[in-house]
Amino acid sequence: MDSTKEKNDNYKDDLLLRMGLNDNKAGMEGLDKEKINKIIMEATKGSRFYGNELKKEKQVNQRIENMMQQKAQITSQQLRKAQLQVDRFAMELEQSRDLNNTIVHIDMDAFYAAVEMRDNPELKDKPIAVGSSSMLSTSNYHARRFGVRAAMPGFIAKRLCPQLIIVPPNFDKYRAVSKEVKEILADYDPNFMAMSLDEAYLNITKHLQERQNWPEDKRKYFIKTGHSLENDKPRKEVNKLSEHERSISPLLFEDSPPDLQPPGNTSQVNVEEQNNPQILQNSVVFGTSAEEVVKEIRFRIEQKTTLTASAGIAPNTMLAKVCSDKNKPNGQYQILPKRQAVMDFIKDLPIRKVSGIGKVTEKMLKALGIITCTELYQQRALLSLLFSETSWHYFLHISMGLGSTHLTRDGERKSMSVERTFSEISKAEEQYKLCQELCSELAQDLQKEGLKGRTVTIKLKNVNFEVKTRASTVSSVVSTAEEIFAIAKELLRTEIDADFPHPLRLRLMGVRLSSFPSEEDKKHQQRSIVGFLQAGNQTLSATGCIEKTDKDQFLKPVEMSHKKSFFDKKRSERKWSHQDTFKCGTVNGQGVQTSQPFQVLKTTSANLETSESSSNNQTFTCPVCFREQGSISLETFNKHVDACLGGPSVSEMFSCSHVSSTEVKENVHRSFSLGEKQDSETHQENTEITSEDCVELVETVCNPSETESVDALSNKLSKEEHSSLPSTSFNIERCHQNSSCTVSLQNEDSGSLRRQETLQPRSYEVITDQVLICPVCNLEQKTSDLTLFNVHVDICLNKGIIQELEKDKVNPVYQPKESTKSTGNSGRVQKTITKPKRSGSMTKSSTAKKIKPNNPRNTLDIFFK
DNA sequence: GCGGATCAC
DNA sequence: TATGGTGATCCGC
Repeated sequence: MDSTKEKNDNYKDDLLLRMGLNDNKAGMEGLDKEKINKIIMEATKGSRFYGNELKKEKQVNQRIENMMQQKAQITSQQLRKAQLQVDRFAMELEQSRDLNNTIVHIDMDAFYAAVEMRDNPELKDKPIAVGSSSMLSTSNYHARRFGVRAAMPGFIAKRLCPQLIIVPPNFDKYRAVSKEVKEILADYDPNFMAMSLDEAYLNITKHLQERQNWPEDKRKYFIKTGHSLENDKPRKEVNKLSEHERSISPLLFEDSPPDLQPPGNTSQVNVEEQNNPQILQNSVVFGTSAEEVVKEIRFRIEQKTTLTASAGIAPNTMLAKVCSDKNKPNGQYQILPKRQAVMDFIKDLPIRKVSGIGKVTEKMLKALGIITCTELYQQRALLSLLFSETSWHYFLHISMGLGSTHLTRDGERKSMSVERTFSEISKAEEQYKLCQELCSELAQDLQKEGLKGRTVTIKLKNVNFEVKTRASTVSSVVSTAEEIFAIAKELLRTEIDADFPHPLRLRLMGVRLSSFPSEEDKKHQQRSIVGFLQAGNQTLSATGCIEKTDKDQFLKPVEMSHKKSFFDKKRSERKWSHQDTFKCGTVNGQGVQTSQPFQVLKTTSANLETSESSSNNQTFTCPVCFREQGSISLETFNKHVDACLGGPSVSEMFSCSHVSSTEVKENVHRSFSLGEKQDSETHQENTEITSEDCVELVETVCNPSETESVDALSNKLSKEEHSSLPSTSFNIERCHQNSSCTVSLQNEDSGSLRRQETLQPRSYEVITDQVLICPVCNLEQKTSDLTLFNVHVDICLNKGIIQELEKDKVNPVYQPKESTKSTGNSGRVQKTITKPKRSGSMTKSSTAKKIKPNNPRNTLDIFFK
């Protein structure tokens, strides 16, 4: 369907931001923009929703104000320097511009509404929308004349257009139609990328090559007559196809402006390639150009589904997406794969049209005088000083008409969530019950995909539309409703307690699970299990650890090849930082990834700088039977473990535990700080500069000496990047079962940071005759599920720690019940314990001191390959 | 790792 | 009467 984005704008932006970009030409039947806004405003003013919108708007305005202040402090010298750096980068980008791919973006027109109209002729001439009285998914073009858009609540739509028919959504049907469309798309690119039920990207480069040699027969399609095999209902419209191919699909867009699809001229470009499909008596032959291919695709979609699609053809995804919007509905547009064609297209393109530039970004950039891509390019130096590296790189790409030139397969899922809106719920019991239901739903969904994760997040929205999320990460993966609820419940409890005696007045609750083990993690785990069972001989290096003589050092990200995109780098860095934390578990003697528990003990104790007793006669707890082995030699202990291997209750051994260093910072984005002193330049005035100044600077050319300073700058930058990944070493001084564990975090930058925490080994499992007793609260646990039990202990422990912290005590959290056998497997360190935030109320809003750089969202991935 | 924001669909 | 659900990413802590 048409981009929700645009529809959102016309509704909300006009309402709140007065952008004045609504190009809605009022038809005789529809409403003009003023009337639409008036009605919307009347319906919305005074509502809690509107109040929250105003609040958010204020926050955005504050961000803009901060940004403008920061801009005012920029010296022309700084700007010049930035200009050099940015232009250097721009030059590299220009050199790597790739026009060799043909990317197509297919977008079904008003998809849900179109399906409903197709299947119910009664709706054909009427304004309709799909959704409910609270929210619309899409509307047909007829309804749009009245200002009825997607993401608009139905009750407001009804005020705009009282005749509006709101059809409840029928997703199964949409999925079925979507499948039909996708079958067609697969013929042109088996690896096409579906973005939703109604949108997809294709890379038809290969198809085009092959197609050049195709005989006419292979490009020939017979036109369906009214009595189709696939559709029961006769469609006289289809017959028109034989009269003129381009007049197809009046069904949906009987009301679309006639000039949108001038017969015989769907495309404004590459006229030289135009050879209209030859229309034979009952068939049509398509040519071999990209444009013809896309016509063929759209023709086949319409023949098969009686629905129309719009399409964009361009050398990259970003442009293709914009193109598909250009001749909507039921049209297509191509940007020829020539640099000049791209630049001409980009020139006056409003940045808001680009996927990833949303309402807020648009407003921030507008404050800098940037509306079109040309202006975005002209201000590139300024942007590099005001925004994060991620952001200004993204902006630069857009302003140069660059984007992803190939489609990547969907990566692994990162989270799964369930959330629900309801009429106010204020009673705690009801809230817990709801939470439990959500957890059950989530668990079911998780099970379908066989997912387990370590982070549970709850989301709460109060009746004033203020949203907050609270998360907790546990040491081993969870997946069942009970496990998730055990964690979610505590998060919810904290929030309820925080507002006591006032109830939480909720209108939405959600539960999300994330931190799924990556494929790599799973492999490690696999290996560990195999190694464990086979008593293999893997070394620590298998997990990526380098053994050093003095202290354990972690691998840093290797130098990334220049060819890798910025985002590849970021991804790699993230992976690495993840591995860092992952490795901590190993180094800390948890040994879950390594082959043999006894070997791990040996290795770690050798690496540890144990200040006290030698490792020869320590008290060990067998990781298999969990029994304390008293003060014996390592050799004896290992023999015991050998003997025990094959016994039960080892499953818990394989879960991943880790200690994360809060000291590890990931991203250094800014190329250099604004306050930084500039060295090389001489006698530069420090005057405030304006946008106009920037424009003038655009054309400055690097002289050799300046280039040198840029080099120095980039060197510095790369150093900064490295220092942003400090090697943090963990030095465990003492780590016995059943006792407190002193972890010393040493950071090269910050010197030595010492933290004393009471960490409990995991796999608590206090078993007395099949009854599990929590070592923290000492209460018998009803469950016999070990994971669930451990979740309970995690939570119990967390609570205990929090309470202790609040009381400012340093004592260990719990003393194990004397009667119970000791717990613990080989002193595994539990999760990092963090104190949950307790914000007083939801109305709290943090005032950003620094400019919050814009964050271009997830489509960056698509954008940059 | 957490929480707030932004964005897409 | 009344303004959604899911997933992802970024940024500053």
